[in-house]
This record gives sequence, structure tokens and C-alpha cells, in this order.
Amino acid sequence: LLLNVPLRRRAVSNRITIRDVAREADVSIASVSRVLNNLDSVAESTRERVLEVAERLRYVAHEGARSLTRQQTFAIGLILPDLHGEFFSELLRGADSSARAAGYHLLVSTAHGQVDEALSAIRSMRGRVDGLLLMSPDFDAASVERHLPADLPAVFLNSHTGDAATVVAIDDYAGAVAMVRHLAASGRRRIAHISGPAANGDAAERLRGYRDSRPGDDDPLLVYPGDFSEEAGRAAGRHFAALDPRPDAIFAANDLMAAGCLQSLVECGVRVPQDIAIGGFDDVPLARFLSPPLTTMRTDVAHFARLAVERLVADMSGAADPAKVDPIMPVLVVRHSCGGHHSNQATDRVSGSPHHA
Amino acid sequence: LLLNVPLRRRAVSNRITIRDVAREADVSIASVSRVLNNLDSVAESTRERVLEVAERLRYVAHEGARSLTRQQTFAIGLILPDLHGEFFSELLRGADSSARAAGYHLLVSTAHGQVDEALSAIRSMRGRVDGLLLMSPDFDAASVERHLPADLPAVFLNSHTGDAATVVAIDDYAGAVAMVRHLAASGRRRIAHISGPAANGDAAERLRGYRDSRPGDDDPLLVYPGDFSEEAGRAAGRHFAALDPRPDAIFAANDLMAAGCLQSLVECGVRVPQDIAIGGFDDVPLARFLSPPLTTMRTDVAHFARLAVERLVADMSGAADPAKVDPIMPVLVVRHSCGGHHSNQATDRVSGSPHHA
DNA sequence: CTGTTAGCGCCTTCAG
DNA sequence: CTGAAGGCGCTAACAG
Repeated sequence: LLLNVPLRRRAVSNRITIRDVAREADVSIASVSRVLNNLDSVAESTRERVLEVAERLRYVAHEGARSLTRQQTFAIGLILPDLHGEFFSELLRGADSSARAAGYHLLVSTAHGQVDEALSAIRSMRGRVDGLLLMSPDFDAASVERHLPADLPAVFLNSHTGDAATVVAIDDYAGAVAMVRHLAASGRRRIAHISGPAANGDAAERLRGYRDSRPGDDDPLLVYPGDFSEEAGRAAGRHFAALDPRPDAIFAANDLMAAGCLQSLVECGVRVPQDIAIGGFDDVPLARFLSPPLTTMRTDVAHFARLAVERLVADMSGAADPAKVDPIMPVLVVRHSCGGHHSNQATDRVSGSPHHA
Repeated sequence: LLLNVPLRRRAVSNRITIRDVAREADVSIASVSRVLNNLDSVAESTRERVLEVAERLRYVAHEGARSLTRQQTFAIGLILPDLHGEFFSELLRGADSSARAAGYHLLVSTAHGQVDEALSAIRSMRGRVDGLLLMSPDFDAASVERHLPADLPAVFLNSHTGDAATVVAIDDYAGAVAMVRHLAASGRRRIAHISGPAANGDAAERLRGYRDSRPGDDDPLLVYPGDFSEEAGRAAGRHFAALDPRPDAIFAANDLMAAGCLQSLVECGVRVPQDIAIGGFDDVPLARFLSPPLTTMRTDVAHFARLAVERLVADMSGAADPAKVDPIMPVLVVRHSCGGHHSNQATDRVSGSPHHA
């Protein structure tokens, strides 16, 4: 009766399972499992036979299945707003190095500043990762947090969420203040700012730091609304070059805008730093290649990411130790764009507190 | 007798499964599954009830389990030699955009130029991804290929493996030739080269292109052995600045070395491009920010990665269409470092065949 | 339209 | 030291 019932669809599958190894080695799958995970005690003869067969068959364990029984995937989900530019490149590098060190893989996803994309990314991470690293400067982290599956530990990166979530953050405010003070200390009196996207938490903090510390009166014309892009920096440069009276310093909310601004100022015939000094934020690798090299706030993003991973791994290990990680204090790096005298890496003048205070 | 046997360990687990939803909604798990995947036809009333309960319980499907039954993970593994610098950043960005578009996630891993790390990465991908994107310029791709699990389609990136594997490659040789010819055409006669790591396939091809097309006789002093790092570029710059007779052009095997070289030449008092012209390879974003902006071969890495993902997705869909993808021909971008006259993006002079010939 | 029942590939008690 | 058996959470026939 059941003669021509096809034995499921695996007719032409070349998938090799633990069962194949067991059959070929003439042992039970339990024994194969033991050997492969070197557990318990297994007779040396069995052990050798299994190993031999496994190699001959090119058997590689199915990590998906293994995760299911172990209830652990050894993967960490990383949800970023974007992947553009060196900031994220560095972030990823740091996260990867630290994750690998702890035996974890990285599952990367981008949300492009859309809450729904972030939520969908989170959902699709359930059951494929043991924990989540979440960077969401473009929207309220708290609202995202509510949608986290209950069994998915998460660490927020640089989002000014309430006390509820675990957060590893950069002290944007203090960094901005430090930069503006440096500019003022070197004699600049009319300091302008190129801000980041309005909805971005980091950008908001940097703007706040600028506002609270700039010399002179509030002047709306001195704040150009940017979006972290090079093009915004160029536009800002043109704007400020034409302004009368002209600012004598510009603090850009990130390095990429500073770079764009620098280029357009030069095109407009403005001398940097003689006429206008420029300061950035992040210290991406690009910064020291500009001419003049860019004074900026160094955040060591890779290190920042490493911290976050370590924090997450601790959380996942059930180390119910919700001790807050202190915000990371950016460090001022003085280069020629503010009137410093040196340009190459070896002579960067670095000041401020180190990462671990 | 079995009264006090603890019902497995899940005593305090807050994991919510499809079964919880089914019980709460008073239907079978099959129905829940149907609703959640909107399959078949389900009574509207059932449907609503399930949806309501799922939301109330904050149920999120376990993707791991789902992958196991579906025999499909909707993830792509990406194994890279490293994560340093804009080249990989761009690669990742392109891969991500294209993978997301096809409904896939990216599982990232690095091999650091070690064969064993690459092999271990491959093993740990089995059963968590549907296909592999593999970049292994530092060692023989064929040897890696032999260790691929049989059920894991793979696409090699830029590795000059035999015809066996699917490869998406950049035409390094042709690119190098084009650059050297450009240098020669603008009157340079003594053209030097900074090569990449000896074991690196791309580097080897670029060197070969240089050798086959440079004017004048072979001169070992004109080839400085680099390793793709900025520091190597600086060292090369010092070397060539001191050489007598000095070269009048330098072709660096990648942009980062070109950047380092440029800086050290300037420090040595050599004028670029008047005394020495410089050409790079890759056209990373950094290139146009240098001063003078760098003439280079643009490969559009992001696009390259997109192609590779599309190829892989096609392979995975069983489109047994092993039509080779033509090597991507880099495009010459002329900027001021070779004597061009313009510096900003809008006026880059681009020539050569476009990516799709 | 809905529930029951096999697995997916592996790990892990529990008995031999 | 080893094998049998029961899940992990979900999907997909197959009967009702």
C-alpha cells in the first residue's frame, strides 16, 4: 500500500547529518555527539572510528539544530542605523573583535532611522541570537525597548533612554563643551555650529553642549542645521563664508561635515585656520588626512563597541549586575585646523581624561 | 512516583512559544502557525483571536526553530579577511543593502588572513546560513573550497581560484595597466610601485599589471614591498624620496598606502604632483579628501558586493546557471595628484569602461 | 476550516 | 561505556 510513497523529499539531498556518521561508524548518534563535543568518556576505539568517519564524510555539525537544543546560539545581533562611513566601520570592527573573543558571531542589520525597520529587525533576531546590541539615535529608545522579546537581553548604544535599559553611551555634551572651550581659549569669539539631524540624540546633545558654552550672545544664524553628511558640511561652509560678520570658528557635529565644510571654505577663498578655525567630532581616520588636519573629539568607537559587547556578554551570562557603565568621555585631539602646529599622527596633541577615568 | 520530577528546567523561563499562544487562544498550534504565516484560509474569528493573544503575550516567533523546519535560514554568511578601513566598510554596506532587499540577513566573520580561522568560520556557518560570501585574497581559494560543506553554496570574492568556484572578481591586472599607462601618457618616465602583501592575490595581479606596462627597464629599486597599510606607504615615500635618480611617479597598490606615501613625500619636501605624481587603487572615500586629491582606480566596492550577493542568491535559489560573472573593470578617476587640475567631486574626470560593459 | 502528527538535526537524561 | 527516547519550537502534510 505505501510502496510508492516517496520517503519525504530528501531524495537528492547531499546534507550529511549526525545520523549518517552514526550509521557509517556503526554506533549510536549519542556516541557521535559525545565524541564531537568531547563529553563523557568514550572508548578510544569508538572515538577514533567516529572521528575517521566524520572526516571522511566531511561532516560539519548543523549549528542551527545545535542552537535549538542548547538554547543558545552564540550569536549577537547588531542593529545599526546605517553602515555608511568610518564611524560604523570602526564600531563593527570593535564589536567583532570583542565578540569573537567571547566566542560569538555577529548578525548585522540596519534600520535606516526607521522605527518600523528597527522593530522588524528585532523580531527577526528572536531565536537566532542570544543578545542584542542596539543603536538607535534617531528615535526614542524607550519605545523600542518595549518591543523587545522578554528573553532577549539588549544593550543600547549611545541612546539617551531612561534608566530602564542598559546603556553604553558617549558623553556628547561634555565633548561639545570641551571643543567649544578649546576654540574660545585660542581666542575665537564668534563660534558657529553645524548641527546633526534634529531627531538624532547624539546631535541634540552636541548642540546643547555648544549652546551652553559658546561665548557671546545667542545668534540663530550661527547654527546651520546639517544631517551628518559631507554635503551638508559643504553647504554650511558656503553659508558661513558669506555671512557678515563672519564667524571665526566652526564646530561641526561630526567629522564628515567638518571635512565638507573645510573643502567648501577653501573653495570660497577662506583660509583655515587663519580666517576660520574648524573643529569636528569622532576622530574618524579621515580626520588626520585632511589639510589642514582636523582638530576633533576622539571617541575611539571601536573601544566603545568592545565595551558594549562585554557588557552584553556579561548580561547574557546572567551576571545580574546592572551596574551602569559610565558614559565615555571623548578626548580632544588638537591638529592644525584650529591653529595647532603639527599635522601628522605622531604629534597629535591629545588631552582630556582617558577612557577609563 | 513521578510526582516531584521537575518538568524540565524551564521553571523560571520567560520564553513564550507558539504553544502558549495556542493554549491561550484555545486553538491548535497549527492554526496559530497558519495565522502568523498567513497561509491557507483561517476563519476570521480564529484569526483575530490568535492575533490578539499573540500581541498580548508579545509573542515573537523563534527564527531558529523556524529555520530548522523550513530548511532555510534567510541568512548569508560573509567571511572577510578583516574589517579595517573603508574598503570593507563599503563592501559590507553593499552586501547588506542587497541582502536585505532579497530578504536575507548578514552573518559576519573575519579570518585575519589565517586559513584555519577561515575554515573554522566556515564550519560555524553550517546550519545558520543558506550561503556563503567568501573573500580570501590571502590564501589559495581552492584549498578553502574543498572544505565547504556540500550543502553550502558559496561565492568567492575577488580570489583568483580556478574555474571550479563561482567568482566575482575585480580585474586588478587591467586596472593596474590602465593606471600605469595614464601616468606614462602624462609624461612620467620613471614609474615606481608600492606593492601589497606578497600572499595577496589582488596585490599580485596589480604588481603584474605594473610590470607588464611600465616604461623603461626593470629596476628592483622601483618596487617597494608594502602591505596595504598607511605606514607602509609612509615608508615607501621616504624610500623613494631618497632614491637617486628619483622616480617621477608612484603607483600604490591601494589608496591607503598612496595616502601615507603622499604625506611622507610632503614631509620630505617633495612636491606632488610637480616632482612626483601619485596614483592609487580602490577610490575609497578618503581619496578625494587628500591634498592633492588622489588619482586612483575606482572599483565601486559596494556595487561589487551587491553583484556577489545577487549571484549567491541566484545560486541558492537553485538557478543552476553557473554563468560566470565577468570581472569588474576598474575605472580611472583623474584628480590632482597626477597633475589634473580639479579637486572636488563634481569635477572628477572619469574614464574607462563602465561596470557593465 | 481545524487539529493531529511527524519530523528538521541535535543534545541529554536515563537505563542498560 | 553505550543506546534508546524525548524534547528544543516550529512547519507541513494529512485527515477530519
